[in-house]
Amino acid sequence: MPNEARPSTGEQARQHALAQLRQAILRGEMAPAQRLVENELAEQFGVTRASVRAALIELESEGLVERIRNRGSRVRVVTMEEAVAITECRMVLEGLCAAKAALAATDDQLTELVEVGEAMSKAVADGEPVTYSDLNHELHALIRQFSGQQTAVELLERLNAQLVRHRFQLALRPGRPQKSLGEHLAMIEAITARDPQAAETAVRAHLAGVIDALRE
Amino acid sequence: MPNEARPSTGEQARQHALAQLRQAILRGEMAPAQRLVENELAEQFGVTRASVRAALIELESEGLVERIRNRGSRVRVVTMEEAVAITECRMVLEGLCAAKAALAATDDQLTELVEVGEAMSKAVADGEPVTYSDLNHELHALIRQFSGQQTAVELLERLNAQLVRHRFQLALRPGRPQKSLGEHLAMIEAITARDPQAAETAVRAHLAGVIDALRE
DNA sequence: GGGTGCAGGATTGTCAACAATTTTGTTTGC
DNA sequence: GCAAACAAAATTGTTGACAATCCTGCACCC
Repeated sequence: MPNEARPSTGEQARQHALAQLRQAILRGEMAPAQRLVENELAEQFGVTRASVRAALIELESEGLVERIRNRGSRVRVVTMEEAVAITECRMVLEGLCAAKAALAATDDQLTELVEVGEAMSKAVADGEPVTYSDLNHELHALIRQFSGQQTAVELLERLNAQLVRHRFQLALRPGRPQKSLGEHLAMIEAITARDPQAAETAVRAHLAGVIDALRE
Repeated sequence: MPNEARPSTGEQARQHALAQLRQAILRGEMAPAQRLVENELAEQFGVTRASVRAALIELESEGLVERIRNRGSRVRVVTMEEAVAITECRMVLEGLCAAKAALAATDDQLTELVEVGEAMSKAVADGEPVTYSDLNHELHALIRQFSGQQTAVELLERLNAQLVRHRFQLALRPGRPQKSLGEHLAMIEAITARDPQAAETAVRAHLAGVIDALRE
């Protein structure tokens, strides 16, 4: 029970609580719609309620928790419709990033993309969906990073955080990696060809496919 | 000096402070890069420091203020490059909204768009840039609203809040209304034609124009 | 003369106690 | 047996004080 890992030293209490709570939610250790009582969290993390409070306010505006006046906080449940709406936003924003990455990436960075693509092909051939899922995230993260579009990157990271639960569900579906591999390779090819138009189209096609899969 | 307008009654202190501070920043009453000392704000708004603190944390994640550990808060200055990046994100997100609005809007709502378009034409003809600017915001807000894309709406409102200063600058530039009027009318026409593809293209063309204007 | 170390002041970060609000369980009346 | 009112418990919102941290200016030493 004493999970107060490191009340440690100079580590600012609020940041500590924030990081702990965010990780716990992202790892799915908090059941969906679970009540988050400030006192309990404070004791659990070894910080005071004020720090927990500050962390909750921050997580609220990240869309990870829901706070109702005088009623408390709970982890936000993302419905299927919301997941679709979020992915639609991802679609256009990642499209933008891909188009910019096609123009702005260095040759070394393009090589990196190709390597990830090869690793993805291998993961599918070997039937390793978990490895493939990790590479999937890595690929999207690299494209974001190479775009140099800081605003879009921040928005996308916020959106992605809200999707953890749905994403896990999707990654382990049989046949899904085979389908998305081609889309991913098309994205990589368009970017390495330095064709922003094609890159945006490829990314949007891919995420349109994800939306279809989400809807089942 | 006693600006403590309404310490009023049940109005929760934090929300009060938050609303006051946000308005003050959006109205430009706070100089760019001005230091925001928690004690001063608390006294000015008639609330306690804790409430101001909570409000500042929230405004930070909205991108309106900047907070540095143990160093305090200041209103965030949006550079020209950032304004361009933000507008690029607006471009793709509003494109998405326009496409969805073209499909989802009711006939009454389409009529509303046409009326705003006529008012804009009149404002330009009469040489009233302020009226035109207001109608401009109204048009964009209506399109967002009609899309039914809640996630995109929230992201866009957050982004727009960061641009207040730059927007004012842009609206009063001579010749600007004449140029953007055509783009706006094209957006309205595409949406009323219920053509999502054309609507997205028109919105993106318009905001690409805004980006060019931002760069001067 | 310039850089370094050291108080002094100011500001943020943290804490524990208090007040206000909501929810829940119980009781009472019909 | 059911509904409404009431009371008690739990939880959040707020307050003021205290501790930690950082910048400023100045003296001091190299």
